[in-house]
Amino acid sequence: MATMREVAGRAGVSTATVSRALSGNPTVDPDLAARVRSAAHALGYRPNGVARSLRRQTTAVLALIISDVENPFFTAIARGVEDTAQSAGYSVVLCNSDESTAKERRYVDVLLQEQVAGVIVSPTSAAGALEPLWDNGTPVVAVDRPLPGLECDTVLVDSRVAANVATTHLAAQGYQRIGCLTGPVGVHTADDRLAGYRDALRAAKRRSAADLVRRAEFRTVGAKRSAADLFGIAEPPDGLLVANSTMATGTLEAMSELGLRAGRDVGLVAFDDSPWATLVDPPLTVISQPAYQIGTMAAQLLLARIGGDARAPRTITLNAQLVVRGSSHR
Amino acid sequence: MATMREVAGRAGVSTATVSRALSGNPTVDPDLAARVRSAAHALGYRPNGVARSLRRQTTAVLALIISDVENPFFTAIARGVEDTAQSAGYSVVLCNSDESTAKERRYVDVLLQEQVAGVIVSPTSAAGALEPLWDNGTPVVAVDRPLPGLECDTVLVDSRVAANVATTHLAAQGYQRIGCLTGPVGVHTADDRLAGYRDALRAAKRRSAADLVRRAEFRTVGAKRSAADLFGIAEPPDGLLVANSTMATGTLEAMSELGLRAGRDVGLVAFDDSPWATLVDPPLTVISQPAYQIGTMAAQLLLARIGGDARAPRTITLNAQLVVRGSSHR
DNA sequence: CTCAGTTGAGAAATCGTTTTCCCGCAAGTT
DNA sequence: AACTTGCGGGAAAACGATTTCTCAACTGAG
Repeated sequence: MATMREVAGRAGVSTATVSRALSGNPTVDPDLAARVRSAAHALGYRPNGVARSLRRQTTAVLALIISDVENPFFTAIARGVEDTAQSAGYSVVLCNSDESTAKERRYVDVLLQEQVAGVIVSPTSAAGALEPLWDNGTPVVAVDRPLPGLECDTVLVDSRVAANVATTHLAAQGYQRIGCLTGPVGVHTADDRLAGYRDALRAAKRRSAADLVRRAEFRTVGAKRSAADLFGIAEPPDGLLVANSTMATGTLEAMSELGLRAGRDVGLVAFDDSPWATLVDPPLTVISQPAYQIGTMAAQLLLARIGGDARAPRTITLNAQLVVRGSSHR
Repeated sequence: MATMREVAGRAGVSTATVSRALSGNPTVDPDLAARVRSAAHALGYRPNGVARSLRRQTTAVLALIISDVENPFFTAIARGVEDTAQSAGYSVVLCNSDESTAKERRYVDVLLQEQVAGVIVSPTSAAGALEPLWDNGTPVVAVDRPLPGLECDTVLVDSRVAANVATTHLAAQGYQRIGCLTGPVGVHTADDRLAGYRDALRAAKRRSAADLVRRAEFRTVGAKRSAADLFGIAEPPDGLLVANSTMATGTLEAMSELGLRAGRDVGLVAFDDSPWATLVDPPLTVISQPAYQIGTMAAQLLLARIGGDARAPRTITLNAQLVVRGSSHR
């Protein structure tokens, strides 16, 4: 790999001039600059980003820590982040914390060592693992879930309201015993969606039966078990709010095994729209979250911070949208 | 951020000793080492990875360039790569080339600048955009698709055989006019799957009607259009091989709009298993590819190269598996 | 008691840029 | 003619670690 010295030698100038010429500094004579450029080209010179980062004390890399790479909601966020970062000249490192605080901590360590310019994170739980970023002054933007202790820019979706709307919709469709299948205790979106569900039942003057609520990992298998369990109780629910799309597949699997039909037997609404939601029979009513937009907004906020924006942290709350399809009416 | 100098100052030693102590070099006195460690801890010292990389002339970062972040097949690969890299102390940068050679080229540039230790790539087309990696001596492993011109480690799935098996299965189920919906010309997997389809028809002594083959982007919308088109011709197919899961959703959408039922009206087999494949009615017969394993194998090959393995490049071909469900029989 | 051999640790070079500082030269001013 | 100004570009410092030299001190053998 050709270094700057070699380019300088070939062009008969100092490395300082090479640096200036290649970075388009106007104080360098056009002829000289051309000579430098052609020398660089001839040698196939490519600046060493590591050396540059060391000197500049910053890198053109953003990090995105998500809790599940295989969840389409998060990959859609990733795409939003990437597109925005890309067009600002930044690249994106994607890290998969797998909902594990230990992994999150490890990644934070790596990211600090690599001196990334900023971090977007969907926090696993408490802010503990992220402290070091704050200590270091690295800008952080939280997405999907707030970061309780720390003050930082945050991009959320109003899950609680959305869950409320969805539950109210189910009640309005005549479903009597509406249940809720949500994520683990402590995962903010899981708690939030449960809260919205309860808000709706309270508003509808319905008894919020504790035995109609189940919690599981945000994954297919656990959700399937919990759903089967829920449908097996003495007075099973005839309506169900499911907290994300991977859990929805688990729920549908359980229902199919039990011979329950969505809509007719159980009114069903799930968070997150998926390409397959219209393919199942009946099509699935969903709460569609603007995932891509979450990504772009988060990236914009982060880039602003990196650019020196020192205003008070902002929290942006986007709205989810109830998309009514066949699974939520008889 | 505390630097090594500060740690050295606090411990009353030189930076050289700090470096040695922290890297576990046995030539440093245990007491001293302990003193250094406690000084480092007290200052919250964290080595500067950029400086380290500059000096060591290598980084502990692998890159993975995939052609579609939102395709579950590729995210499953990503997970395999990540898990393997992680446990070897490497982190992974995920880049999304979006099937665009230009984007691929840009990423290669960034990765060279950042001096990543190695690259795993699902190449978009010709090897052109990847040349610079070779020039630089960066180890490369190709996944999913071979890299025609260049010699490098490769992890593939035998798509052609799998397509053949699937098509033969459709023929055996009594479907007469079997079509194929595949990806763009030049994308190796698309061509390969088409070739396998043709192999099967030839072996079954069937006429391989050119008008039963359609090509589209590996995406939902294009596939939907092509499928609708295909079902609209004078003598439409009664069987169809679809080249990936995003195209399968498009196909199913088109079929549902046309009132066609899988299995009964059209025998259907698609590449890639998805969590929703069992939820549609009838459940979708698929060719399941070992995506996670592709990722782990690729990462292992790459890590071996980084470790100095100089043997001749290997090509590993994994097998896909036909999972017969309801969509491929009457 | 001396000298070779070992061990531990500091000084300084190094990685490849960017950036600061400074100097020489030419043009403009009085 | 002497004196500022301004501009272009070179020399060298800096970034923060690792690693090579190098050397002092100590050990043990003869």
